[in-house]
Amino acid sequence: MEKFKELSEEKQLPIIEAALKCFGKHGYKKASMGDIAQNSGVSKPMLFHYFGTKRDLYLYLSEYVRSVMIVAYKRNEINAYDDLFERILVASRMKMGILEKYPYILKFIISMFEETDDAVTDITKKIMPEAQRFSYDLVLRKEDVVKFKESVDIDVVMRMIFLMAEGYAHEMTDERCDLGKITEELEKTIHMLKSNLYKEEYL
Amino acid sequence: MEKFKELSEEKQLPIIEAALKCFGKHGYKKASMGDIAQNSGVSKPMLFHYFGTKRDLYLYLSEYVRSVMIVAYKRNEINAYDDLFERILVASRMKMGILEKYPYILKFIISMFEETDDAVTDITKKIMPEAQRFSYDLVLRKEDVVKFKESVDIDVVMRMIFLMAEGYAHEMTDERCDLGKITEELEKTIHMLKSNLYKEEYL
DNA sequence: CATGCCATAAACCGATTCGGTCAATTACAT
DNA sequence: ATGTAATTGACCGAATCGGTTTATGGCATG
Repeated sequence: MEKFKELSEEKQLPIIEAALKCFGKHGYKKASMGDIAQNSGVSKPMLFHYFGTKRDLYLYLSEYVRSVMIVAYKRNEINAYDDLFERILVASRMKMGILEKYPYILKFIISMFEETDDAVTDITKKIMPEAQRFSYDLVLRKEDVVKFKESVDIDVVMRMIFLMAEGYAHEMTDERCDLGKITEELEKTIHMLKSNLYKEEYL
Repeated sequence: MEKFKELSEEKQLPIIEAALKCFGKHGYKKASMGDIAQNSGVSKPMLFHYFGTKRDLYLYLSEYVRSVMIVAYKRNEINAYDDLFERILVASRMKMGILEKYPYILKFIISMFEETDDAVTDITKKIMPEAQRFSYDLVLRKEDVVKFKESVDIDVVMRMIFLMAEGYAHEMTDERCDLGKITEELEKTIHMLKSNLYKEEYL
């Protein structure tokens, strides 16, 4: 791995992206080092030169995405916002920012949850708790509850928001998606929900 | 294929399900006939005895899911309902019914959209237009528009509903999901949206 | 220009897996 | 007992796998 870390970022990124893409798409076993090499523009021997084994590359990736997530969370301080919908917006924007740089990171993270290959279960199990936060980062608080209209079933709303987040997440794993358009849509949607479900005095 | 069609349904279904699962999960190229055989409880030579080649099996599956969809649509007459949310509910219930019998059919259909292997592009291209309907079946009509509150941006609502449908669809591709629970949730959600976004006189 | 060094990749390795076949066995109807 | 169809273990050559060997070319140093 040391050999790889000495590379410039513009040399590292294509390799990381290709690896995230292949592992994310096919899972550990069916992703091949040859595919990753070809997609990243380096030769297969170079991949092994940098990472040693396939497993070591997977391990490196898992630690890499972990650190990316941790850095993003530290910078955004999502918990500092005291309104539910604001937290949702900040978290969403944060994810968009990450996806602009690493389009395949989400697909890779999701694939780690579904990974069953014995050769890497120790790796996936270790980062799962932290990866969870990448999806569930906006717990409902007491002070949010009172803001909703009495007639609104808040559990249903939360579930709906979570589902939409998953829907967006799934769309964002598509390489052809327009992140700017998705961001704009999402902001409109959140605003619409807030203005229709909150009591008037909290708008 | 004739050999396979002579089998009883209880002998056919495990094979169809295993094939839908494998192709849906791994795509055409990385799905192997050995895996499919093992998952379906028959031997590999039997698979080739029934279907001839891997491609023929894939072709058979594509036609099979097509006919399943067509039959379901004919029976449900979704377009006969004149309220948007009613159409959504009927379409959702229809999908649930199909998924109870074919848990992997949705994942397979989605995978056909993402299929890139040259060996089967002719097959996927052919059924794509019809498969589209499986997702987009509830166009907004003029008579729906007037029912919403003036303040509601209907495009945003439609987009939200579609996203949620995708979120549910993604959840339903998970073999561990509880279809009954999802159905119940979905009905609650639709009801909540309707009662908060429609004008009072249309409730 | 000679030399040593290091990044790079073509070609290759044995092992495994692939799609597909065949010979032999089983189950069963007559 | 016998013929027939269903079924499969064992096998095929080809492809692909993770990983390595070896040869190449650039490049700094003298």
